[in-house]
This record gives sequence, structure tokens and C-alpha cells, in this order.
Amino acid sequence: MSAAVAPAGTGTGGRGSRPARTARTRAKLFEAAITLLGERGPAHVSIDEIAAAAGVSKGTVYYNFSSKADLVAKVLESGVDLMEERLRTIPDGSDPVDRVADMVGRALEFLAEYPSFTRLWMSEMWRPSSQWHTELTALRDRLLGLIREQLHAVADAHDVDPAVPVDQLAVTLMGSAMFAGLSRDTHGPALDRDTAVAVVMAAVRGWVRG
Amino acid sequence: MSAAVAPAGTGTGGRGSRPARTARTRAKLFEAAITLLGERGPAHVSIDEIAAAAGVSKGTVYYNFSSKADLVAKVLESGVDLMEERLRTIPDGSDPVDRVADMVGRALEFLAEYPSFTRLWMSEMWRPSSQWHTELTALRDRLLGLIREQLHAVADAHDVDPAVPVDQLAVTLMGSAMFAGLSRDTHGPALDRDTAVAVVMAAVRGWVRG
Amino acid sequence: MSAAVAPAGTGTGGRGSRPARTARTRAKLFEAAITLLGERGPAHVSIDEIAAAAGVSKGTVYYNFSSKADLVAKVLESGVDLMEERLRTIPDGSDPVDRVADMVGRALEFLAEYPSFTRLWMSEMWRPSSQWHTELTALRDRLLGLIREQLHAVADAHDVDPAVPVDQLAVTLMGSAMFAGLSRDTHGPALDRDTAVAVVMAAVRGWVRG
Amino acid sequence: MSAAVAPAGTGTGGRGSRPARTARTRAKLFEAAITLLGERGPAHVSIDEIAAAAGVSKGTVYYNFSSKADLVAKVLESGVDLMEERLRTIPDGSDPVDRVADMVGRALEFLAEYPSFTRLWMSEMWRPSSQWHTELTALRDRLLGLIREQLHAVADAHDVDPAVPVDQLAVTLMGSAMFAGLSRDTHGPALDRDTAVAVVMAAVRGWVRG
DNA sequence: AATGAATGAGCATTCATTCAT
DNA sequence: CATGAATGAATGCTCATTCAT
Repeated sequence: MSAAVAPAGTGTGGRGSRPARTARTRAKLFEAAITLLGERGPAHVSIDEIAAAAGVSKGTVYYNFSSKADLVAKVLESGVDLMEERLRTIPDGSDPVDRVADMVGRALEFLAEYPSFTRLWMSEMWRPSSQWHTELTALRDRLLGLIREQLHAVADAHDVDPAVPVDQLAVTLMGSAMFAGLSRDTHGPALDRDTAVAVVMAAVRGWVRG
Repeated sequence: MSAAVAPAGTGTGGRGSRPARTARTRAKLFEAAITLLGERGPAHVSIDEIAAAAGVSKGTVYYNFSSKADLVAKVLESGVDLMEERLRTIPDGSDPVDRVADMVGRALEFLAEYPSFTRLWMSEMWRPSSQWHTELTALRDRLLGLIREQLHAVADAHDVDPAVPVDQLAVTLMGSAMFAGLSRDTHGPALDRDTAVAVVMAAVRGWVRG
Repeated sequence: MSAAVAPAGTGTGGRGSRPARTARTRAKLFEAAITLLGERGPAHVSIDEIAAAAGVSKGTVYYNFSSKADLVAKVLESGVDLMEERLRTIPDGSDPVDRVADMVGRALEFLAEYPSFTRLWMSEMWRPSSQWHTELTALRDRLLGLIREQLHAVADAHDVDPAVPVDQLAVTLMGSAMFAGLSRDTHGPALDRDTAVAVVMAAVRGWVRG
Repeated sequence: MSAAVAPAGTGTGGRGSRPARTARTRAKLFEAAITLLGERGPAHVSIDEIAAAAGVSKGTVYYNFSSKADLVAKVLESGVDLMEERLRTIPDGSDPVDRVADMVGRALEFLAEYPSFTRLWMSEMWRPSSQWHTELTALRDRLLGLIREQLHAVADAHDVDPAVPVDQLAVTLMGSAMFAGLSRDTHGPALDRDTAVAVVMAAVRGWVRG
């Protein structure tokens, strides 16, 4: 099914050592958690279910995470880390617009790979009262920062529409990318990566003059 | 506060007649429900709270709605109706691109007026397991239909990028509009309507050639 | 379906007069109530259901009966009256044992005609904490009195087993009759009246000597 | 007061082992449940009450039984098992009629020992809509099977009234025994075992000729 | 390091009852 | 006479959390 997000600060461990046992337990819990949380949302997934899906007892969840909220936060964090890493490693050199297209392509790939994480994020992100509002906002801002950075490079290299603030364009780019990504997964049939990128990039092309 | 979505098909009635009493009760419940549901999500709002916020007893909620899920569905439906009406009444005549801009502006206004409804929609929309998945998908499709219609008019009047399918462009337009609209409300400071429209419309301008 | 027990102290009324309207309403309520109460028991039948089955509003039930308990009590009472009347009118003259057999036959007939009432009675009769314990005990005692009376006549006319107290024999006769009657209805297939009577009467024949 | 039905298949365990803890908790729940259920009927006993009477929390009830209906079913089942065991172990050898008398005596003893169970059974047995109709019918049939078996032995050894079918006689015997047993408990004053047996056995003596 | 029994607060839902019309 | 809107106490059940083993 949907790939699981790898446990955040999880030691590697070797051949049956204590930390390794913990690491494996945590990995199983992460995997089970991300899938269930993305599908039904934190409020509709019980610790019992996660424990069962991971093949451990309920007590073990609390041995490894201080609370349900903590588990969700950890899952969210590791997802963020993963995505950020993907988007940070855009190779330099080419035209800034191409680099934005590259970034959009990588983002869409990530969303397709981790739909559960994406859904979880999208569903929780809009509630100021969410227990994870801080984490989610931080994630959003980290990603927006990366996008902005690339857009500024575009603005430096090209003549761009001054009526469109870079910060706002970053937000709408993120929005259109996530909608494109999740719509592929949640609703209708998929469309290929190149087309998806072309659609999202329309906004950038409309922003850049000439 | 956030404006409430008006109860669908609720007559006013006289100052004491039976149907009017019901209508007023329902209106109070709708108003209380949409605010709470948008802020915290259906799972984190109890019927007790909704009843208290509406100033009625818990039993009254169940006298008027068959279940919590039914109440949420009704709230969703009436929100859909309202938004659709706004977007359907775009005046004819001007250039198709301007009509799209008009629609985007109206959508952003609606999102700003009913942020609770918008958040509720955004949070539930991505879960295939949501109890309201059917309603939500229908809503999405109604709105997408309106957008597509306008985009087709643009494609008829102008030379457009053939690499960008209209249907997908509609989805990303909706996504960027919702992100722009909700970001204003949930996170950062507001930006004025015209700028917001300009940002969202960048995608259309990038799609239309010349 | 199962015949309803006629309303107890219900006036006859004529062509649309006030009392007649009430009488008809009460009759409808009685009919609906006895069926539902017998099938599912007082605890599992709501006033709403009774009202709906009778085709009146919930308020009307409370206009006609002071409470749910009162309605059930009235239903029980009218059932008792009906059954007692059947059993009291055994013609004199023949051999006392034949009169007992006649009474058993009539009882079985009644049980078959009003299975709902019978079930209601059987289910509530054994709970000292029942709200209707008084009524039910009174009913039981009225019927037992009739049975005892006939058994005493038998004891006067025949030589009977002195180890078997008449009062206790009356109780077991009632028990076997009710089991025979209800088993026909609740469980397996029916057996004809004469055989049923023969089976119940075995106890009397075993009691009478020679 | 009224003896509780022992939990089915409950091991004793040591003084602190996990399974033993469970066993003790279940035993307390069984004891509390059977008493309350018999006195007031399942519909009028809340899980809160049962938990309180057992000295455990409400959650514990649900940790041990999947639902209220399950708890009641389990109580019913264990009662059945107990009664059946009593009736199955009638010593062979004597006259078949004496064996029937023995069985009746044992049944009356059981009813006197477990009046709560008996009341519960009698009250629920007649409703085809009862949640436990299946269990109750199975119980009834098991007991009827035992009675029939003994009656067939009587029919083989004696000349019996052909107008009285064995199956029906079994039903009326069960009925008179239960009435005799419960009447002792619910209503009037007790009568001694021998007299009670004599009364119930009158039916058998009336069936057997000579 | 892991477990599973126990807990209790929280919640959706039902329903007898009241009362203004 | 009859109605239907409103009420609130009661109840079955869930679930995050604790803790002894």
C-alpha cells in the first residue's frame, strides 16, 4: 500500500541489540500509524488499532510514545523531514524556471508516494485548534521557504509581474500542487507527471513576462 | 465571527407558528454548528456543545436532525448551495478571461465570508473514509463543473497551451484559490482581494497564449 | 395479526360525539399497544412507536393515559377482565372433572386468541420489581381462584390424592396450560385443542383416584 | 442472596497471575449480573449498576464482555450448562417413573437455588424478538430433550395414555415445574420439596395407566 | 522492553414527559 | 381533543491512559 514514513530519530541498531528491538518496534508502529492516520484521520484511529496493525500490544505504544498526540506529532515530523530533503536537493545550474519545475515534479512525486501523510497534513493543517497546529505551521513554512527561495531566483533572472507578490504565489503554487497530487489519489484517475507539472507551472509562466 | 451558513429552505413564518418555531431552532443550530465544526472538526465537537452554543437542549438537536452525521451533512449541503449560487451568477458579456477573474474573486469572497465552512470542507474532503465523502465529492464536482465551463469559454476565445488539460487546470485553480483564501484566514495576515485574484489568475494567464 | 384486547372502561359512543372520538382513539391505542407490548415487552416499545402504530400523535397518548406505565396497566387490566369472563361462565351440571376440562379448553383458546397479552403477562409476572407486580399478582390470584373453585368441586365429588394440595395443583395447572398455549405460539407447530386439553388434564386425572 | 451462576470454564489460577485476575473479575461480574438481571430484567439493569455491584469500573465490563447482550448471553449459557448437568446425572436402575420424579425434584432444587436465573429465563423466553431468543430456545430444547428421554423410558416400561403425546407432556411438565418453582420464590410461601414433586408428578401418574 | 488488565471521563443516542398552541 | 416541539436524565459504548507484572 502506501509507503510509510520512516521513523524520525530512530537508531539503526544491529543484530538483536536492545536499541535495535526498540527501533524495529517503533518502525512497525510508524508504518501502521501513518497508514491508518492518513486514511481515517487521528480522531478516528484508536491506539488499539494502531497497536494491532503493528502487531504489538497497546502498552507498547505508550512505552514508545508518551501519548497519542506525541505519536502523531512524530509521524508528522518525520514526514516533513523527508519531504524537505527531497525538495532541498534540487541541482543548481539550469534556468531558475526549470528548477521550479523540477521542484514541483519532486513534490508531486512525494505526494504520490506518501498519500497518507499528505492527507493527514491537508486535513489537519486548517484547524487553528489542532493539537499539531504548531508542527503543521512549521512544516508549511519550511516548504514555503524553499519555494520562495526558488521563486526569488526566478524573479532575479526574469521580468515578473509586479502585481503578484512572491510570497502569495508560493502559497498558491503549494495549493495547486497539493490539489493536483491528492486529487490524483483521492478522486479520479491519475495523470502523468509531466502533464501535472505543466498544469502547476502555468502559474509561474503567467507570472514571468515574455 | 465567522458568518454562519443559512439553513436550506427554511421559511420565516409568523411570530409563533409551529413551523416558524422549528425554523428558528434550526437556524440557531446551523449557526452554532458551522462555527464549531469548522474550528475544531466534527470529531472534536460534541452535540452537547452545539446544543449549548445554539441555546437549546441536546434533545432538540435530535428532534431536528436524525444524527450528528446528518447535521453535519445538512450544514455541508447548505454551504454548497450557497457557494454554487454565488458562482453561477457571473454576468455574461465581457471577455471570458475576465469572467474567470470574476469567478475567482467571488470564490475568494465566499471563502472569506464562510471560513468555517471552508475549513470543514477542506479537512473532510481528502478522506475517502469520511462519512460525508459522497456529499463532499458531489460538491467538489459541482464547483469544478462551473470552473470548467468558464475555462472552456476561454479556450474557445483564445489560443491556449495544449499541454494543459482544462480539467486539470480547473482542479489546480480551485486548489490555489482555496489555499489563498484559507491561508488568509488561518495563517498570515490578509491580502486585498485584487492581489489575491491576480495571484490565482496567474495560472490562467500562463495558460492563455499571446 | 393477534387480536387486540378491547379497551377496559371504554364508553360506546355514537356518531361522532366527543366521547365516541375518545373511545375510538383509545381503542386504536389499545390495539397498537397490546401487539407491540406483547411482541417486544414494555421496555422495548416506545410511546412514539405506539402512537405511530395507532396513527395518532405522541401527545395524544398522554392525553388519554397518564403515563406509559398507566397504559400498560390498563392493557393488562382489560386482558384480565376478558379472560376472567371467559373462565367464569362455565356451564354447571356436568361432572366436575369435565368442567375443569372445559375451563382448560377455554383458557387455551384465550391464550391462542391473545398471544400478545399472554406473552406480556408471562414476561412480567415473575419480577417482584415490575411496575405492574400488583396488577399481575391480582390477575394471577383471580384466575387461580377460579381454578381452585373447580378443583374443590372435583375434590368434593371424587376421591383425590391427599398428598397433592389443591392450591398447588391449581398453580401447576395454570403453568402447564400457559406453557402449552404459548409454546404453540412462540415455538413449534400447533397442536389441536383436544390433544392440548388432554395433556393438561393428565395432572387432574393423576390426582383423582379410581 | 440468590446464588450466582458460576462463570463457565473459569480456571482458578494462582494468587496474582494475569489469568487469575481476569477469572476473579469475571466471577464477580457474573455474580452481580445474574442477581440484578433476574430481579429486574436486562432492560432495567444498567451496566453501571452491574459494574458497581461487582466492585469494578464500567470499562472493565466492556473489557471482559463485548456488549451488554454478550454478558447476558454468557450468563444464560452458564446457567444452562449448570442445570443440564444436574438433570443429566440421574442414576439409572430404579423404575422410570421414579427417575422422572428424581429429575423433577432436581429441577425444583435448581430453580430454588438459582431463582434469578430462572426468572431471567422465564421472562425472556417468550419473546421471539428477544436478543437471546436463539440461546433460550436452545436451552429449552436441551432440557426438553432430557425430559423426553425419561418419559420415553416410562412409556416403554408402562402402559400410557395414547391420547397424550410425549413431546407435549414434556412441555407441560416443564411448565408446571417452573411455575411451582418460581411461585414458591416469587409469590406465596414455600412448600416442601416432596409435596412440590408430588404435585408436578400428578401429570405423569395421570398419564400412566394402572 | 513489553504486556494486558483495569480505569473513568466523554459521547452519541433514546425516550418518557411537559406544555404552548 | 389533539398535536408536535422541546426537554433532560439515563444509558450503552469507546478510548486514551495508567500500572502491576
